[in-house]
Amino acid sequence: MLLFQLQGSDDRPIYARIAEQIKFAVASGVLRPGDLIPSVRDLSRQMVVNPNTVARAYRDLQQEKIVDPVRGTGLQVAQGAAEVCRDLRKAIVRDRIRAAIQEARQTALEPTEIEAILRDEWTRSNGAPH
Amino acid sequence: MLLFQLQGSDDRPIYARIAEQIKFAVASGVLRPGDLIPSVRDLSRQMVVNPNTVARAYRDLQQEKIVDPVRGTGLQVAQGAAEVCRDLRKAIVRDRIRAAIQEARQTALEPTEIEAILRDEWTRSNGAPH
Amino acid sequence: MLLFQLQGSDDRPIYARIAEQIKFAVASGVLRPGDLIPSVRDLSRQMVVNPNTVARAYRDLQQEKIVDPVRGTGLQVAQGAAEVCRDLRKAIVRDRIRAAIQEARQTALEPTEIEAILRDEWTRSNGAPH
Amino acid sequence: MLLFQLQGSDDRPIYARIAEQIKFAVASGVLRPGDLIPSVRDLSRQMVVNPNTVARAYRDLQQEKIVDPVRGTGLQVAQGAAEVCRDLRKAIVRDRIRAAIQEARQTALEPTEIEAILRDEWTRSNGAPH
DNA sequence: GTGGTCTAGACCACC
DNA sequence: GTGGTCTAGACCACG
Repeated sequence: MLLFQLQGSDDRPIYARIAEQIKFAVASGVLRPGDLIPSVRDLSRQMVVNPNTVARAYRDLQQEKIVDPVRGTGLQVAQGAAEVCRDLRKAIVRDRIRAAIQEARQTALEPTEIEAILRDEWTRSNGAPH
Repeated sequence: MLLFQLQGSDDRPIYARIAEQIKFAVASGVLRPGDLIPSVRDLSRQMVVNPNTVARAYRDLQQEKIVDPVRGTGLQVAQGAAEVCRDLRKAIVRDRIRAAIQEARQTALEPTEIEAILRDEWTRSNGAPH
Repeated sequence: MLLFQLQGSDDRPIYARIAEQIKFAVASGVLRPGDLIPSVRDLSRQMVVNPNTVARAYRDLQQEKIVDPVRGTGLQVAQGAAEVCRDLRKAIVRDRIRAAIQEARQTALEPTEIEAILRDEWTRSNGAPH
Repeated sequence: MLLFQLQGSDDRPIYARIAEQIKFAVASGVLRPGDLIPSVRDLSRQMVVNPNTVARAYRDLQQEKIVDPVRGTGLQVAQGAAEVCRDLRKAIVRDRIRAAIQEARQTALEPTEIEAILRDEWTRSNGAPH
C-alpha cells in the first residue's frame, strides 16, 4: 500500500511537497503509467491535510501532464509521465545542489572549506542512509 | 566603500537577505566589532528599498545580538559577533548542502548518480567562479 | 469570551503590551496549548489598533516559541508555552520589584524608610485591589 | 571628588538618569545649596557621554528650579533644592514600588506569591547591599 | 479566511 | 543626524 507523508522540517508549501512525492513515486516506478493515484479525499485523510491542499497539488500535476483525469474514476498516471518524472527528478536534484554550492561560494568561505563540507556531508549521508 | 545589493533570483524576503549580507560581512571581517553598520536611511537609499525593510533586518540583527544600538548614533557590530557570524555562516552552508543531499537520496536516485552530480557541480562551480 | 484591551498609562510600546497580555493569558490558563489565539484582524479591530501592530506582537511571540503558526489557519499556543509563560510572568514581576528596591537603596534612603514604603504600598494595594 | 556614572541595565534615557543622580546627591546632602555642580564639559568627559546629553539634563534641572545659573561661573544648587529633592526622592521611590506592585497584581499572580516575592527581594537586598 | 511582506509616510525620543 | 513606533493600505501564498 502506498504511503505518503510529510517529512520533518521543510518550509516549502505542503501542496508542492505532495506533488513532488507523486512525481518521485512515478520516477522510481512505484507508480506506473495507467495507475490511479489516491483520491483527494483519501490522501488528505491519510496525510492529515486539508483536502484543498491535495486538490491544489493534483491540479498542478494535471497542468504538468503528469496525471490525466479519467471521468468518474479519478486521476491516472499519464503515458509519458515516467520518463518526464525521471528527468524532472534529476534536474531538481541537480538544481538544488548547484544552488547550495553557489550560495556557499557567495558567503566567501574558502573553496577548500566548501569542498570539505561537501565530502563530509556526502560520506555522512552514506553512513546513515535515510 | 561598503557595497550591499540584492542578488538576482531568490525567493527569500528582502529583509532576510539584508540581514544575511551583514552577517557575512561580519564573518569575513569586512565589518568588525565596534564598526557602525550603514544607517537605515543610507542603506535603504543605496539598495532602493523601503527604510522599514532595512529596519526590520536590523531589528532581527539586534535580537540575535549581532549588533548593538548606540543611542542617537547608530548600530555597531557587537563584540562577540565575528565568531558568531563565522559559525553561523558555516552552519548555514552546511545545512543547505546537507538538505540538498538528503533530498537527493529521498528521490531514490542511485547513489552513484548523486555522487556524480556532486562532483560535476563542484568542478563546474570552480570553472566559472562567482 | 476573551477580552483584550490596552490599559491606562503605560509608556511601553503597544505591541509589547499586546504580547504581554497574551503571555499572561497563557500563564493563567485562559489560553491553553493548542488553542488558537485571536486573528490579527480580529484583535486589531477589537483593540482599535493597526493590524500591523498586532502582527508585530504575534511575530515576537512566534520568535519566543509561545505560539506556532498553522498554515492558513492561524496561530496556536505552543506546547511548552504554559510553563514558559508562568515562569516568564513570575520573573517579570520579580525583576521589577527587585529593580524598584535596588533603586530605592541607591537613593540613600534609610532602609527603615524603604521598608515602611514597601509595607505601606502593599497594604494599600490590598485595600483597593485592581 | 564627586563621581557620577551610569549604572548597568536601565532603559531610561541617559539625560534622565544624569538629572536623577544630581537630585539624589542633593537629597542626600552630598551636594548642598550654593555648591556648584560639575560643568557640562567636565561631566560629559567623566561620564563618556555626549555633552548635549548633559546639557539636556541640566536644562531639565533648571526648569525644576533644582539649580540656578550663575553668570560666567556655572550652575549652583538652588536654595530650596535640598528639601525639594528629598521629597522628590521619596516620591520617586514610592511611585516605582507602587507601580511594581500594581503590575504584579495585574498579572493574576496569587497575592501570597507577590507578597513572598516582596519579602524575598527585600531580605535579599539586605543581605547583599549595593 | 489566515498570516507574511513590502511600501509610504508621520511622529517621537535621543544624541 | 540616529533608530523606534505606529498607521494605512497593497499584494501574496496558503488552506
